Amino acid sequence: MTESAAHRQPGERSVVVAIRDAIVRGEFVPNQRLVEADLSAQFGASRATVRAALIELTNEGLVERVQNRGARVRAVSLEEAVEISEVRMMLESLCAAKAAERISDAEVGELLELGERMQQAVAAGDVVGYSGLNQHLHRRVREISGQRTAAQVLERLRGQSVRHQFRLAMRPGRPQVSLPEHLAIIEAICAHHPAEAAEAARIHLSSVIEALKAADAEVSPLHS
Amino acid sequence: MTESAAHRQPGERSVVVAIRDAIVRGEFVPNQRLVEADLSAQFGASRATVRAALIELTNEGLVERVQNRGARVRAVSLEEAVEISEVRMMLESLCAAKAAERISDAEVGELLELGERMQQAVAAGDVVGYSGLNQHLHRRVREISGQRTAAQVLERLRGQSVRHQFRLAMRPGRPQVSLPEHLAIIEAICAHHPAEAAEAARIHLSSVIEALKAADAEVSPLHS
DNA sequence: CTCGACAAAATTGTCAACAAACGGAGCCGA
DNA sequence: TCGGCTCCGTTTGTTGACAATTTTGTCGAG
Repeated sequence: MTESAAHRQPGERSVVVAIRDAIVRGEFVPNQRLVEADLSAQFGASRATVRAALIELTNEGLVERVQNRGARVRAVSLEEAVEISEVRMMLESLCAAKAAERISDAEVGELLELGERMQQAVAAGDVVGYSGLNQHLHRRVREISGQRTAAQVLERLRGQSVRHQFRLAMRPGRPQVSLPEHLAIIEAICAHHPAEAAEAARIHLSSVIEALKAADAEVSPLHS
Repeated sequence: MTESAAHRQPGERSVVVAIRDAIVRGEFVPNQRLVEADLSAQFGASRATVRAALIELTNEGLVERVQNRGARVRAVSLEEAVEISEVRMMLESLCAAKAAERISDAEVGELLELGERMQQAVAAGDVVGYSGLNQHLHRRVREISGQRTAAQVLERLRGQSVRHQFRLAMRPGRPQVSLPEHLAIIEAICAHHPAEAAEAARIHLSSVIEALKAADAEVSPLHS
């Protein structure tokens, strides 16, 4: 019954981002029921607006809706998280290659500085800061690639797997593993080497997939 | 003013498929305005239902919606069609590889028979029949791969580029080019060779991209 | 004749209320 | 005690009407 954010001017479209944020930030946990009337009260919007938002979020893969039974926060299984990472592996390698072809000198400087900051964050043990830079890097690479279709798909998938991503970032030693992979991607892109950039992205996502499986095995050592 | 399909009991979800079919079948042409009240009358559903359908189709990339300005059929440019094909190149190669790993003996027979039928269709000059078998093959490969995330993304992208796909299939000589590429994919998958299957899919989609550009260059030789 | 402002029409966004469907509690009978 | 049934509360699906916004059409001034 947290009435924390109940005083806003809903307007229209902000309800979507509000609910999406609540899900991504973990305020709404997986499998939690999303009753239209409740959300309507929480966000001060009409039920029709909430309904429209839920439909939109359903197509984004964040909520699940079944006929006459309401909506709930979709829980992505480990298997799905791996699938998502496999798709990301293909598309991020595509974007990395394209980015290596199209990157400008100014953007080269930007990416190199980003790499510096990531190194500093890891050295300082700033896990959440590194996680943020991580996302920033991936997003920037997508933008530089100019492949808007791939970027759109990747953005959608990121929303779905953010919970697993977060759990991964919290694993001790994980930053030390992923940092050199990220630096390799940056280096290849900045050097205008598409093939190497794609390969670096592939390696990175392969590492993510392995870490996902390992993290799950640790949480549930014997799943029966 | 075609009141062709006005006698139905849509009720709820069928409105989405009705509008989607109308768009992909070409009944609604690109950039055509989609007024909620009109659709409401055409399909015998309430405006709220139509509205929900439009929101859903927006996330599928079939319609474009802007604040207080209504919805219209999204027109995918050549550039976007190429982008979509690039994404498909990555994801279909992933699915092809996975399918090569997981395919069962029964499915091997199914795919081989599909290949036979495609050869017959091309030999008989049955363009539309070949086009249908074409889509069937791609869909079946996605299903066999078991990669539901990639399959979902591919299905969405197919809806967006169906118009360009169709234009391509109509180009004289195109079936003769794509047939061996499809047969190569089938062969590699049935032989349980993931790497070769992925490569065959890549080659095929590269060919599609080239054909797209060529078709556009022919339609608008000098675009100014 | 063109440009700007104003008014009217059309269209979307929002809201509240009604009807239908699902889930569960409680009851009845075996 | 257990199985099935009915009734009731809750939640969604749908409808209609109202408000806000954009677009279009018109008129007058320069």
